[in-house]
Amino acid sequence: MLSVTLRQLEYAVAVARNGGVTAAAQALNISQPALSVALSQLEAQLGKPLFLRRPRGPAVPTAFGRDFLEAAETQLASMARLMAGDAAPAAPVRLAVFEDLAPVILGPLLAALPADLPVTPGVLGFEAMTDGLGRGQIDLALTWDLGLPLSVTREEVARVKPHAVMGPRHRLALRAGVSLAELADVPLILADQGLSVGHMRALFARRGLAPRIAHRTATLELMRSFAANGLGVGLSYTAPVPGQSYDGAALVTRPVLDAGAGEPLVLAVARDNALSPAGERLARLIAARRGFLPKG
Amino acid sequence: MLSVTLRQLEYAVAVARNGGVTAAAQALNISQPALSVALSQLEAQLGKPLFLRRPRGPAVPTAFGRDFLEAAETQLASMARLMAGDAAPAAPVRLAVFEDLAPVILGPLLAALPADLPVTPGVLGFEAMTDGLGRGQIDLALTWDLGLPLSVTREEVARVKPHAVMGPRHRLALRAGVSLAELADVPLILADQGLSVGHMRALFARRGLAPRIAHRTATLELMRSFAANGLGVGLSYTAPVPGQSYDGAALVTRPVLDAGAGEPLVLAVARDNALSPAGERLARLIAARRGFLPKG
DNA sequence: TGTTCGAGATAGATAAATGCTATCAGTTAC
DNA sequence: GTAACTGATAGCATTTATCTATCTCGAACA
Repeated sequence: MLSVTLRQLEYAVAVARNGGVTAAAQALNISQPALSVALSQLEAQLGKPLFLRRPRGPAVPTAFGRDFLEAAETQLASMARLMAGDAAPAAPVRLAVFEDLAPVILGPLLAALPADLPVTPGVLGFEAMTDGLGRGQIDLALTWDLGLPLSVTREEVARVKPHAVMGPRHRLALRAGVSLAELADVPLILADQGLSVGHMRALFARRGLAPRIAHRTATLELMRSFAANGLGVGLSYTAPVPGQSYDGAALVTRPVLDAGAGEPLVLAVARDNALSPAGERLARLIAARRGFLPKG
Repeated sequence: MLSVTLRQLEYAVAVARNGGVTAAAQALNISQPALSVALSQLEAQLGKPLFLRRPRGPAVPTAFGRDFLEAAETQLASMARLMAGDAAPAAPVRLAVFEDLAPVILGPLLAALPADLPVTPGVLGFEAMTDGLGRGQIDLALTWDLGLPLSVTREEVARVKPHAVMGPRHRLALRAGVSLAELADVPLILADQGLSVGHMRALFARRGLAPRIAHRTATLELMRSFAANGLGVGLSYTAPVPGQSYDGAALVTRPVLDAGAGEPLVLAVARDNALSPAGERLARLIAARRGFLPKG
């Protein structure tokens, strides 16, 4: 248990700086006795005098005092830095990414981070994510805004459109984009991964459309394989990049153009959590969307 | 002006360590409200919460809190070190050596110092030395104890015998040592450098002897030259090493054997000065007399 | 050699802080 | 729903810091 106070150190340094107790007291806007007593207490705790009190001349630090005062000044400076908020040791920011988004987002995101911004990424399910946010195990979460509790604040970082996935010879593949109305006319393939089937269905229902769900697949990759093989048109928020499915068949993706069909991608923070400087920096970087997020 | 207190930091660190306000209060032997209030004040000053207060579970630091607490702990540790007396920045020890002693002592002394003991040597006259000690401009002084004021403490480091200096064919040169009584019978050569002529005369007077001072020289080297050329026997505390004088004539030195003729060489410190750790170390080294002092 | 002057130390009073007891409020666990 | 526990709040007591007034002690000056 330390018995010294920062005030005592400040006073002692002021005495050295001002060359005397009286002058220092004036500079500090306190009375001379207050400073005299404080200095005496500090010296008593140290067991050695810090200054040679010589009438007339300036108060000269003792040999011990010179070392001590220099160190004290350094201490005070770093203490001031600490209180100013820029604590030197930057613990890694713990960033959670919703598991369905992670394969698309996390790689480019981590690759784009500056070297001096340590991040511990985690890929979590929705429940684990909200739980971790509440428990303070996660600093930032990047996810769809699906039923996040009120105790977390959200900032929309991007709005991601759903994409239709199909073989290159599908008739809708000729178009630059498709509409929900057009999709309602074709057999759809939905994956149980990612945003729920119910979510997709609601998208159509808001426009009075009734989609025909021909297949429900367990994984997104299976959905892409089905679509590539002409079993219907896949629908997905993630994986908008064309190419081919795992079985080698070619695939194209076409954005759904309907206004309001975009799903907001949010950066979530627990409301009563306070981000570290590094955390704030990461949040700003993500909000600035430096190319690692899927294009809306 | 810092408004944070070390106590607040200690409390905050304790909360983190003990996983909660109540547990930390017990560990610190203070009441829970006292700790709660102190923590709130600290958080108010920071403008951000340090902990997520979640009932039941352990108090988890916020992301900001993690960085802050780690830095605070580091700060507290170095503050404790500061108060323990081992301040890191070791200012050079300012060592003054009496000007007549310096040519004999200072070189070997500095050469024998360890590399991590910074010393700023100064060669001063007696008055400048006592003055500097009093003003705190000098930490340690190595000198004869000739009228040092009461305000300096002295520690005898060595007792240096006077030496007779003569040519190798002088009859006293046959002896291993000489006595003051013998010296009283031969023409003496005294230098105005070093201990005063009055001091030498007093040495004889205490034994009821009246020395015959044939020559007084301005410098020690001139005295050695006179002695080498047979003009008398030199008497000196310093330069006991034989060899030859500047003019090339051979010289021998013979110690004065009389008990009580030794002159104490003292290490002086201003009484109200406090040595730095480095200063203490230098003082111990000098007191241990590691070969850089003239043999008694 | 006394006198004056100024810097720091001391004493007593007052204000501010720190801490304690008692109590309240909000959650979790049963 | 209730018990149990954690942290927050309120009011009071104690300690600590600071103030004004005064004292002491050297040094500078005549």
